Amino acid sequence: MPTENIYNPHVSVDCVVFGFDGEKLKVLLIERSITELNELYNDKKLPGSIILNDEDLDTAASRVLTELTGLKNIYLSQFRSFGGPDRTKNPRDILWLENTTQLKIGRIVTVAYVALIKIDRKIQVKYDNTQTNWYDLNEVAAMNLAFDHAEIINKGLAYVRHNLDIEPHLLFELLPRKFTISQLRSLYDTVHQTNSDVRNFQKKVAQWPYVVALDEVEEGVPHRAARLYKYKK
Amino acid sequence: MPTENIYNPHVSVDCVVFGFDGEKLKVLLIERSITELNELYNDKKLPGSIILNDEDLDTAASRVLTELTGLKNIYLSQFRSFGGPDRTKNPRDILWLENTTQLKIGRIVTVAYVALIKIDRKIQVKYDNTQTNWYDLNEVAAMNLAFDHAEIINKGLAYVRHNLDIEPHLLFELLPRKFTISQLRSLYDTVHQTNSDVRNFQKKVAQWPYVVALDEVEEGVPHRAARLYKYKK
DNA sequence: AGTGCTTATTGTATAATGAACAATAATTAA
DNA sequence: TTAATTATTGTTCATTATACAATAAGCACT
Repeated sequence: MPTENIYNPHVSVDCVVFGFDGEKLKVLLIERSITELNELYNDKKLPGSIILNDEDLDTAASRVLTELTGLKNIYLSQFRSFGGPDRTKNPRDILWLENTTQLKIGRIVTVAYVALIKIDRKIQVKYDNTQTNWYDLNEVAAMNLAFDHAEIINKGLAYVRHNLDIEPHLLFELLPRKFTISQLRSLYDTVHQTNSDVRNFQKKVAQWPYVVALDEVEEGVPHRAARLYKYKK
Repeated sequence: MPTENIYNPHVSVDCVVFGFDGEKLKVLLIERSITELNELYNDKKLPGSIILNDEDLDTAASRVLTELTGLKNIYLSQFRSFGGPDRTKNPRDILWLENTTQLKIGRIVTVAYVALIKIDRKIQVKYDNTQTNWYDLNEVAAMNLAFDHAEIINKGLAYVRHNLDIEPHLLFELLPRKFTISQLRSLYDTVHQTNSDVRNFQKKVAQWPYVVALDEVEEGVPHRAARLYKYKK
């Protein structure tokens, strides 16, 4: 596993991975188990890693995501670094770090990224037999997370809200390849924290040239089926 | 000066300090002199510093600014980190780092901040007898800057443009306490890269409750004097 | 005092955009 | 056939953005 020569134990990357289940935004967390004073603790953390010595920050974030999910070409954007000297002061966190890295750890500055993925893509958990799961954001607010990961998630959420606001193209990173206008509106309203009028929303979308109608409708619904659309270019 | 115990030589902060001279955005750079093979080189760099071991990132950025300008309560916002393994590969940069810090330097990840200051505030150059000066952004494009500071300035400029766009309050960080609508419009247009209509701009500003007219006009101009305004709240 | 130069100040008409609002169509299940 | 559910579509009104130029004020010079 890690050695001093390969890893830089002063800087890490963490990814706040968002998905959308049709109703709510969800975030991907991984299980963490720590044996402390013969007691087993379980909590959750963000996917992340200290960086390799010869690795760019963006590359490190991509690596973490690929290792975790098996996916490539994911939307990934650096949004903030966290470096308070207290963020690696919790004894449980120190214990876990030194166990998993086999390195002596002092302070770590972490560079945080936001990732957006289509929640219907199947995630291969192939790394380190870590358990990864989607969680509702309000569940997360009540959880005990490692390090300052709760704060990182909040800042990441604010960043994503703001960015999806000014760049509608990013919405489609969170939708399946074929989607209905209802799904799009639901996502839009979730992100913007609004409640759009159905007719006005249709008009808005009609002016987005990158949303194109398909000759298909959704299947398996117990009522009139909605037309499917795709994102183009 | 710096010792291994006080400084963390793996992480630094750099500040892109913007000012507005009435026509153009300017950026604050400090002189750097390096003696290399008995030749004296001069170039410029951003104000920055490696962080202290017990110092938060935001605190480090404030410290750098205060040391450099003598000013406190400056608008300061982290916008991005830069950590490519090549950014500390230039021999001249390594030489300078090791001379000024007395530390063995490997890779440094830098956390970049943007600062906005009123260009009419007098800057006390009191630190390390470094020479600091304002430079036009197009001058800067043609300069040879230390490390990846040219890239950092470009990214910082994009960030500032974007943020002044959505948060008009920040404009007033760059204007003198008393300003004319012309000055405000000139800044606005510089930032937005537009050319606003004079009448429409007056109407827009009239709807900003935080721009209040004073009972004064500007002085010393060889034509009709414009009314002065201030930013409130 | 008067003229010319320079910049400041102000309004109106039109176009574009955003917001409010409900009836009908399609499909499934009973 | 009927009931239940969701999909689809237009019009009116209010708000906001854009285009456009004539007059006022102050200074410098003669």
